Amino acid sequence: MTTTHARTTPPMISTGEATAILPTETTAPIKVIGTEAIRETFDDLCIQQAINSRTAPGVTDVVLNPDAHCGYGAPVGCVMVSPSHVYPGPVGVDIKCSMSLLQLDVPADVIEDRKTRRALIAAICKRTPTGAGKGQRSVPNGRRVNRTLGMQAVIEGASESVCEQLGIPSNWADRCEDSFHVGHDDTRDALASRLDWLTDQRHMTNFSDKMTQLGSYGGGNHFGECEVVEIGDDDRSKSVAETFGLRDGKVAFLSHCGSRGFGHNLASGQFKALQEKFSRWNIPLPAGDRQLVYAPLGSEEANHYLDDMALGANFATVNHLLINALVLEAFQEVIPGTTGDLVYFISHNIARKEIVNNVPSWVHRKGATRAFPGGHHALVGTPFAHTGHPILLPGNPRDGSAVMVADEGAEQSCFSVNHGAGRVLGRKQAKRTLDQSTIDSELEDHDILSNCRFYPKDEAPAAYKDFNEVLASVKKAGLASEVARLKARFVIKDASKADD
DNA sequence: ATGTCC
Repeated sequence: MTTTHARTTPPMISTGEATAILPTETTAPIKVIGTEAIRETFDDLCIQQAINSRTAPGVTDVVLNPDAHCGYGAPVGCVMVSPSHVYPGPVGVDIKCSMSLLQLDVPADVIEDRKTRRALIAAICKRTPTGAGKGQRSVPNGRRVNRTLGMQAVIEGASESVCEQLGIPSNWADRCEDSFHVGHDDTRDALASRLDWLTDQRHMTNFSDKMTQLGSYGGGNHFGECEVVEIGDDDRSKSVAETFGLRDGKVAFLSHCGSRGFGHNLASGQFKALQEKFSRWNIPLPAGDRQLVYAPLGSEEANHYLDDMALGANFATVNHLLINALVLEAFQEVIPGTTGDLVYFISHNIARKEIVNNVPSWVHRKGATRAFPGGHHALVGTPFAHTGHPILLPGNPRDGSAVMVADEGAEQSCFSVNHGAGRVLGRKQAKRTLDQSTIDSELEDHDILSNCRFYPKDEAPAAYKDFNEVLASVKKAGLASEVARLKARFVIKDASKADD
């Protein structure tokens, strides 16, 4: 269901970060994707952030997705389009936070045994650590990611050389939304010189060491999850699933992570630098919100941001592919002879250069997933030219996650859908109100194992919106169709703060 | 999201 949101009597809000009085007439409506039940989940600050984003300089389109909630400047769960400006805040602190899905040839009954699943959890955790500050442990072929290889990875992304050195199958690069990112001038040289400068500037902050965190999950909402694939009964789902490489009734592995401390350092450095310049040069902040600082394309500031975003994006890309290679290796250790292939790797925190309404623009997806349907010009030459690419949407362990494919209607949302269920309880609120034993026994009832002794309360299914209602919003709006559901069998998350 | 303020 789509509606347009155009407030005539906007609220005044104070967030501590921003105080904004909105103009009484917004310049153009914000497209809102959501059923009535979903629209009730948007709180005032979330709507306010969407309006702030819409009225910010150079912005031509804003879409609010059903999973939207408060973010940094712009809501998490929105799309913001500009042909003339880049906005670091609405890309976010975790540059190129993404989803990836690895399809294995293991039938579901092979992992029915809890001991096998426990062994898989141990084998995966041994290779791909979770938690803040935790770096990579080991890589295939016994090679470690040293600083030199880390630098090559963030400059080149998933190049043939980087993949070869890390034991990443070379054909996986074809299964990426973008397997590498280049600098503001479309060259790698720009990234190399920017990295030199950053390394020199930030040598006191262990900046270079963060590159060795390739192959790790981190914390928060990041996770690895073992799934059983359930392909939809209809002919289209079966046919699209075949193109995607999905295998009904077999095991798959879904991962959610981003650019770790490396991307965080780049993003927060940009926020700080731009906020200082706005202040020094007395430039008005969009809606008075310093989280919405921007840089006009062509400026030195925009060039630096685009270079930093590309470096962070390359980290996230190699990070995901390495994790998938390590997970495959773990499966092979526990279940000898296992084979697997990447289904897709797709981001939900990135700005991409795309054509919107015939205008080349930067499409900022902040907690939003690209959704190009079959026949889209940008998919020509990819395995998904005729079907549209896989859309990977994490839901929750109880209700499952989803693989979708875009429909023609996706054009109305700037070729974007949601990025998951979306938070409905804040972390503090979830920790205060949810009951630990209820969360753990619910997972136990579904026979879902975890590396956590106690599942983090602020990550419990109840802390998120109703995933089926979120998906219904996307389907009813004609944006995308469900191809398969992924049912969790075990979850790997950062357990270090679970008992807060 | 993040060695959760270098």
